[in-house]
Amino acid sequence: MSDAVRQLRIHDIPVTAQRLAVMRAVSRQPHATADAIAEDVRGEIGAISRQAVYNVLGLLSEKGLLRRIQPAGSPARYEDRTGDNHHHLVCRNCGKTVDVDCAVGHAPCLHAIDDAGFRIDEAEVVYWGTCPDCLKG
Amino acid sequence: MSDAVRQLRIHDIPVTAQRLAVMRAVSRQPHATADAIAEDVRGEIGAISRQAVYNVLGLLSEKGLLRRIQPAGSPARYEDRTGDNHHHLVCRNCGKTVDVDCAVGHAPCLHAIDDAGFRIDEAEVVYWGTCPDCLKG
DNA sequence: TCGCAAACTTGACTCAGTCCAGATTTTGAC
DNA sequence: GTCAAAATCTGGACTGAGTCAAGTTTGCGA
Repeated sequence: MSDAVRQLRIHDIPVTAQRLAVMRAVSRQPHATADAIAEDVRGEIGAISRQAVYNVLGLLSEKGLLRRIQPAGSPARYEDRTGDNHHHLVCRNCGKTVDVDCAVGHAPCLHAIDDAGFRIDEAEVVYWGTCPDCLKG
Repeated sequence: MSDAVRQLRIHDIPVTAQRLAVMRAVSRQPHATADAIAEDVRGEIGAISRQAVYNVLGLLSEKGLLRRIQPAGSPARYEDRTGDNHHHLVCRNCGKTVDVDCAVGHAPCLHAIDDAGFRIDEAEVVYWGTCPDCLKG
């Protein structure tokens, strides 16, 4: 890695070749699983261990650079579209996941009427159904 | 099992002692995991295999008698409150799950503005946060 | 009461993810 | 430039939730 890159920091974390590659992989294929991301990264930089992928994904998610979504019955998926209030449509059949903007304009679902004493920091909305391809087949 | 019970059918499925016990266990402790339910059932009828618990939970969920919720990073949980449009508050720390009524009155979140060609059959809303107990500790 | 199908058990297996110990790389101080 | 400490990475063992498959038991209908 060049010195210029080595010094670079984003959100207070040093940028490494692996981290860059993971970020790029997630951009390239949003909603990919950790495994798929690892494969993609290997295509770009040659090799990376499974553990390193999990480390990087965990770190970047924690720092808010990535968002982890984890639909029922499917491994965790990652996307780089963070900060907005979009939701997801998931196909029960093939697991395909697509973004969908918030149903009620801006952040309506983000506030429960009764928080039961919880400190809420995120609302997650998942629409379950069957994708066009699976409807055809 | 008595003959009277043996003949009984609910939602077109024959009622067995195990199925009854599983239903009762889910009522007793909503949002319990399959493991917790198995333990509860064992307390009631003596023994049940893990597989039977999964079979029954799967069957009852499929028939709409139970609802399966599967928050990220936690095993699947089951509840017998079906048919309404309530959501869930989940503690990131201890996994505690509580019901919360729909934020926008009646079924607002149930319709995405753009369904991307999907046939949507369910909307799932999960509020993530920290429960009162974990806030204290 | 016989046979068949549904229900159940058992045990092996898969898959996603975590833990851990050791190796390597990077950073910062001298 | 060199060295030690910290951060990062690797590979392998392990865990937990869930599924699969094959065999056994149960009980209903003919």
